[in-house]
Amino acid sequence: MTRKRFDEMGCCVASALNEVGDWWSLLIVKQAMLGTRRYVDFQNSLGIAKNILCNRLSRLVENGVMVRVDVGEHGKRYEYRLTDKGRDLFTVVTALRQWSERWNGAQDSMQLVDRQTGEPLAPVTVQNQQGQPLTVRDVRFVDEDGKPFEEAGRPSPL
Amino acid sequence: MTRKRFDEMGCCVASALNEVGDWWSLLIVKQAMLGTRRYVDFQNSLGIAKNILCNRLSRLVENGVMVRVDVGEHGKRYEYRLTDKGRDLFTVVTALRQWSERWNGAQDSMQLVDRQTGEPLAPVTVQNQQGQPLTVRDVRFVDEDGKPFEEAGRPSPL
DNA sequence: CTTATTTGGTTTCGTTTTGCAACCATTCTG
DNA sequence: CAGAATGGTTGCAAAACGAAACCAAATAAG
Repeated sequence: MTRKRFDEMGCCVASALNEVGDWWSLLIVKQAMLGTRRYVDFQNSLGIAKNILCNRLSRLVENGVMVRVDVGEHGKRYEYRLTDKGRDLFTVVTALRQWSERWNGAQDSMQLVDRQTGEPLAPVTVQNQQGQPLTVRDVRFVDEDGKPFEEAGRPSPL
Repeated sequence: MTRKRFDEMGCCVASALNEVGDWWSLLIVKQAMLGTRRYVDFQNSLGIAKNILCNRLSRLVENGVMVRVDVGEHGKRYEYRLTDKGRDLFTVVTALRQWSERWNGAQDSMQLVDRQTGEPLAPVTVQNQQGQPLTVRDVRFVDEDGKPFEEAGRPSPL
């Protein structure tokens, strides 16, 4: 009775969640985006148990989201840094942050601004090739053949 | 020894994860975006245990992400539908899907296209007010006062 | 140089969560 | 009416989690 395997569901959302879908991983990534690199700093800023932190950092490294780099003279002093793959989660984290701000109110003492202009960011949206924003009702799920996807004979009205 | 409370961390990413951050919730939302509405259909399409599904649906309803609506003649036949708040997670789910496709390869039999044109979607990006894409290096985290945020005296070089 | 502290872990143990299967009460279907 | 489907709940075993203790190497303090 292991935990359900998400990587074998043939759904890329599921396999993404398999890598960063537990309670802590995305928070660690978010913290890393704030500049945190050291084991102890993650522990203090997140208030996570040490064994869990170890486990999560290992898994993030395994999955290529972070790297562990030696920074001590004779080893035994490390930093955990985001890889390109990890930095690419910026979109996900930002979308999640904005969603929470929109629906739960901004309980956050922190804000994200454009480094150049100092202006707040635009809301993250899904767009078509022309740059027009799309909602979930504006899209269709299709097979690789282009045939519309039918979930259990349901015409997906939402 | 309850699970760590994410809603009291003063971070909106944390409180978002508190609502939809466990292994199953986002997958249920994603499935709902495909058109699934019924308890049994969620169960069959996701292969989730019934008690877990019950628990997750209840929590999603509690948090205003989904609603349970009566569709039977005399009750006892329900549908779970996304609310506006739930549909607004489309950005997050799509960003996650695209991230997984980019870095793990498309192991998915399904594709998202613009309902109007049939074209695939543009990659979800974080943008500034002018619509220019921003990476995590192009932004700054600031206090409500506008002062740059310093994590444990670290100048956030990434 | 010697001691204390920091860092990055691992181990132990009790609690919580998860997954599976069995069970149950309505409600549709044949 | 009989049988299946729907939407649950309960009980149990396995796994994951959280807190604290413990540990070894590296660094900092005196």
